[in-house]
Amino acid sequence: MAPTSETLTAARILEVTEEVLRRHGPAKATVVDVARALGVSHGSVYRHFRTKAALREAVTERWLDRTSASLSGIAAEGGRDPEARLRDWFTALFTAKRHKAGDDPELFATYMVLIGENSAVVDRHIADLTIQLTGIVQDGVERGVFASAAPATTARALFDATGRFHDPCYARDWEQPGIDAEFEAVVELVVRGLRA
Amino acid sequence: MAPTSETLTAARILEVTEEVLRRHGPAKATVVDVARALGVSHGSVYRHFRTKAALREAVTERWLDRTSASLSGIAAEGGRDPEARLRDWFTALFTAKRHKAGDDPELFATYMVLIGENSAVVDRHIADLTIQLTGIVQDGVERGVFASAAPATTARALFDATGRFHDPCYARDWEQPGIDAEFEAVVELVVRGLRA
DNA sequence: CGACTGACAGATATTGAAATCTGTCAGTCG
DNA sequence: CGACTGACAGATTTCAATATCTGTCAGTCG
Repeated sequence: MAPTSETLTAARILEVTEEVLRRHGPAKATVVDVARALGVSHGSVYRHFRTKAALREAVTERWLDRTSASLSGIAAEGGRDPEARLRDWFTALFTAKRHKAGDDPELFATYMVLIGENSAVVDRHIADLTIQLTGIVQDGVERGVFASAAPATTARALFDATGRFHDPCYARDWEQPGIDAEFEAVVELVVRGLRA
Repeated sequence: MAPTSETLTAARILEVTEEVLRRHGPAKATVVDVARALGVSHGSVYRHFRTKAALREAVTERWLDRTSASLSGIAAEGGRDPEARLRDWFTALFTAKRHKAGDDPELFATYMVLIGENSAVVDRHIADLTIQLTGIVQDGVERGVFASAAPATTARALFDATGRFHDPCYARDWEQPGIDAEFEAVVELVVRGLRA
């Protein structure tokens, strides 16, 4: 509760804003709330973030980047079988998104606000993930286990085809019983489609 | 404008309700509007449909069934190559949905209201389409051109994997320039995954 | 008798006035 | 000087009063 009396930094604002968003949700959280939690006036917050939208984006970007970072480990395991890595990557993506939606509903709602605003942060996140996928596909092509004339296009198709298991607009379905079987069926289908 | 003075039937109510929904949209259209357009009291409408939701569902069901019916022609062309039929079916589905969203925005919005209500009409529509797909897959398996241990599961996976091109939650993207290339890439991927 | 009406109760939507919030900036303070 | 404050204008949200709508049903009419 008692705010540290250190100098105000962008990092500290992000930290506190994330907590405020988690508590109040994107609909109720105000810049004044954030300032109060920091023990400063709201004018000080505007010194570090030009608008409320920019603050919301920065918090969500950090939150999304934590997912990207954890997946990049799998994508970069150069030694392992590309097909196994691809399956693990999709499984990890699905698991991560499902947890974000289930365990952190307010930040997930904030993420959906960004989608509604067509924020560049969302595009960047998708681009990040697609680049990771492209790496795995390319690796598979080089080893002769995958067939793809244009790995970036193929990666995008893989991402699109699995949207049901990572796109926020399907979040409601991720708790449904049959969803894991559906996931397996789609992954099986696209992996088969990728094999050389 | 001048309402026919025939007896009031469910069919006539549906006809007029569709027109009222098209004009006012699901947010503004009221049962009173429908009754006025029919030249009767709103009590008479309730004689044929128990609730406003039931009326909305019936109109949307008719509207969705027109799509299903046009696709079932392709699914049932027993003579043709299953792969070509599958590609044509997906193309026709994408085209139909895109036109519904673009040319009939108010009825499309009504459809999205039903989705929000978890209406059985939507489930039935998806089940209809999946059954058509299952038929094509099964046909391909029998001819030895497709590989599938469980055609119904595979059909569902095909439907899920192509969601970006028929699920209403993506309607905004259907006017974007790159969408046709994305569609081709996904269809290519899943068709390859289906081949024997 | 059976299709239809219209008044009605409770639920929902609309409206406009008051409260709060966003973003700015002149001024304070160390 | 530069980080911070707090009063301010305009935009947005809230809230309560008001109007409209949904769904029912006793009663009318052919």
